[in-house]
Amino acid sequence: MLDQVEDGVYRRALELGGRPRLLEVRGGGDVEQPRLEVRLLDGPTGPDELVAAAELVARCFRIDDDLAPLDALGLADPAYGALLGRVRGLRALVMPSPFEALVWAIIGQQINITFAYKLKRVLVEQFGRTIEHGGRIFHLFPTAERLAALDPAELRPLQFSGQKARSIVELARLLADGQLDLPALGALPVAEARAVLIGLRGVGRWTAEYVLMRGLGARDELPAADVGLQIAAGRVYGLERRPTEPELRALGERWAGWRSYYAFYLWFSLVPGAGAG
DNA sequence: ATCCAGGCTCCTG
DNA sequence: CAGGAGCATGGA
Repeated sequence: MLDQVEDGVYRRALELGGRPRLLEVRGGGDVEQPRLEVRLLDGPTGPDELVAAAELVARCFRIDDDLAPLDALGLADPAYGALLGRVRGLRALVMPSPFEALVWAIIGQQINITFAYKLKRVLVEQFGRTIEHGGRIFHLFPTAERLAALDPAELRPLQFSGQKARSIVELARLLADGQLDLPALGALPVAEARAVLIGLRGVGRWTAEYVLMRGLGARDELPAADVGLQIAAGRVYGLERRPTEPELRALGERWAGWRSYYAFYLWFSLVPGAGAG
């Protein structure tokens, strides 16, 4: 599989310095002073690779975010603050590549999450490179080049809708051809990056917001059209019905500056066993 | 069968 | 710019 968490240890295969590597991250320290230990499991590690791995992990785990302001915000929003108390110290995780976030968002459009995971697994297992370690196979997420080489029709038997298949292949081609530089969007003002994303076929407001927060590390995105977020917010705030998109945006207003965390924790509250109630 | 799911595009007012 | 029709696909 793609991401593996076992006994609190996170492992994942990904491309580092142009080569497939198997990364391991262990948590340490405490909420006030978190510490992450990073290792590459599949062979010797040069200093450059170690630096690259550390930078990647720092970005994905947002270790530079100082979460202290969240506590104060939580006091001003008691219902949400209760959720915040259960997840204190958790960081709004960023995916290793914005391309993966983009494809994952498109997969997730208008289908239930269980089926979305199924589609992603199929994509990864069919088209991702693999690394073997410790008798196990680890898959990398497919590269844009690999997906660009597909005919959208090849995805149809894998249960992708025609529209998803077309969007994914088209976008992969834009990346592979160098017409779209997703990482570079991270350096633009968020409003500009959002405009670029929405201009892509198959990418609407929800997908753009998702990619900004989960792929590019934007800290203030709230994909308020998300049904899951609306359901979670309805529960957290004890509402009769789930909030509409504008209502959820209004709820998120006071979390300005931290709305990606706001969203991430709401999603997290839906995970079985995460104390969602 | 019916409704829904981590929406999008395109077309109207 | 806001709102809505139509669309696509499998799961419960």
